[in-house]
Amino acid sequence: MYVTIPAEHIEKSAQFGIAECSNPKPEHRVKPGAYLFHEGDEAERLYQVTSGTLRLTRIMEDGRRQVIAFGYPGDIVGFPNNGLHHTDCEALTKASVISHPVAALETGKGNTKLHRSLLQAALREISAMQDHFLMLGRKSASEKVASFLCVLNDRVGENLGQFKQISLPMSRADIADFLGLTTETVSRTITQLRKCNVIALENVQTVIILKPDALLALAEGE
Amino acid sequence: MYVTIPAEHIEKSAQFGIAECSNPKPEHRVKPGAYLFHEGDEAERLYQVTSGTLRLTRIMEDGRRQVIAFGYPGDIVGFPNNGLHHTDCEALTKASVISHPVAALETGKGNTKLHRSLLQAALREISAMQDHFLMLGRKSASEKVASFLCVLNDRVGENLGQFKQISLPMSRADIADFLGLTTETVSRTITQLRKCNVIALENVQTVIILKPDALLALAEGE
DNA sequence: CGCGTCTTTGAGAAACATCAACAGCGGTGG
DNA sequence: CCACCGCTGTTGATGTTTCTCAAAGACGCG
Repeated sequence: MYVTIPAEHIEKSAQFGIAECSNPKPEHRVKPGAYLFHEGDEAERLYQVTSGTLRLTRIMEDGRRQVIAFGYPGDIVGFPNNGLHHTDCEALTKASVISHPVAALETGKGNTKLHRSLLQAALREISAMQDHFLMLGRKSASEKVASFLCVLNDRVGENLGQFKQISLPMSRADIADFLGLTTETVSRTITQLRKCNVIALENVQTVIILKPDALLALAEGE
Repeated sequence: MYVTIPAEHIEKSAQFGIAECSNPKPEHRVKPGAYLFHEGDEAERLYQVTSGTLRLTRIMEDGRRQVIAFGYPGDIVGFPNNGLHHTDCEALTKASVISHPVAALETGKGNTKLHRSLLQAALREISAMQDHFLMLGRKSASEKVASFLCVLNDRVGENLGQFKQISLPMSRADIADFLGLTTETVSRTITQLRKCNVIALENVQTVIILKPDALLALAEGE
C-alpha cells in the first residue's frame, strides 16, 4: 500500500532561510504517503516540519501498531538512538521539511545556535511524551479523544468566526493507534461528542469545536 | 506519607570519579522515600543514578498517577523542559546519584565529553519512551507484566546458579501505575505466571525467572 | 455509475476495573 | 516475647468499559 519514498518524491525547493535556521538550508517537499525514514534506517538527518503533517509509528511483529506522534509544523522528528531511527515516518499530507544533519545535534560543530535549538526540541519531545504516557496509561476512551482534540485545537486550530475548527489529516485508525484504542471506539466517541454538541463535523476530516470548555473538562476527567 | 527531601538526607559523600564523569563530582546519597525533585521545580541539576532505584511519576488533578520510569544505575533522570522538572522523582531505596548542572547539557560549556554523554542519555530516553508507548497502548495485561519482568531481568537480573532473579523495590501499585493497570490485575497476572511455573516468588519483592524464554514469548504476544 | 476504502453503527464477548474480604508481614508497645 | 495494629498484597465476585465481529452507509476515484 505504502512505499518508501523514491528519489523523485523529494525535490529540492527554491525556498531558503526558514525559522531558526541561520544558514540557508534546502527545504524538501514530500508527497503524501511517502516515507522520510523507516525503523532501523541509519539516521543521517533530522527533519523540521514546516508545513503539512507527518506520522511516526512503531509496529510489533504481529502487526499491532502504535502511532508515536504526529509531526506538525514546528516539530522536529527523527531523533536517533545508536545512530538508527526507531520509528517509521510517513507524510500524511503534502509536507515540507528542513533537514539537518544528525551531527548538528550530536556534535554541534559549526553551528551552536542550531545545536541548541535541536537540543531544546529533544527536551520538548521528552516532555510531550510524558504527557502522552499519562493519557495512554490512565485516561478513558472519551478523555483520550477529548484530550487529542484539545491539543490539536490549541496547536493547529483555525479561527472560523465564532468557532475554531481543526482538520484531521490522519485516518480514524491513526487516531486509534495514537490513543491506544480501536477505530470503532474512536468513531463512537466522536459521535457522542457530536450528540452532546461539544463538537460538530464539517466533514469526516474537519471538526468544529462548539464548546472548547466542555471539551477541556472532558479531557481532564469532568 | 512521603516528604520532600530535607537537607540532611543528601550528604556529600567522599566518593569521586564515577563512570563517564571526567572531573571528580560529588556523589550524593539519598534515603528511601526522599524526593530529588518535584513536578514544577526549577530544574538545576540532572541526576545520574549510581546505585539504588528512583521512581519518576506524574499525577493528574484527580489523583490518577502514571509512573513514567524507574531510574536504575546508569540512568540519567531530570531532563528539564522550559527549565522546569515535569515529574516527581522519589528514591525507592537507598540510592546514590551523581548530579550534573543542567548547563552541562544545555550549553555544554567546559566539558564536551560530559555534554555528549548527557545528550546521548536524552536520546536513549526518547527511544526507551517509545518502546514504553507500544506497551501502554497496545499490549494486554499479561504482555505488559511479562515485558516488565523481561526488561528488569535483562537490566538488573542477578545470576543465581541455575536461574536469574530480580528484586522489585517498587510496590505493586508502582508497577500498576507504570503499566497502566490496577494493583489487583498486576497481582493476578503475577499469580498466573507463578502457576504456569514461568516465574517463582522468593518473597513478595524477589522474583525468580524459571523460564526466561516463555516470559519473553509472553511479552511479545505468544 | 460501480467499486473499493474508510467510517459508522450494532450486538455480543472479553478484558480489565471495582468493590470487598482476607492473608501475610513487619513494626510497636504492652 | 507475644499480641495487636496497619499496610501491602492476594483472592473472589461482580460490573463496566472497551474490543471483536459483522454489516451497512459515506465518500472518493476510475
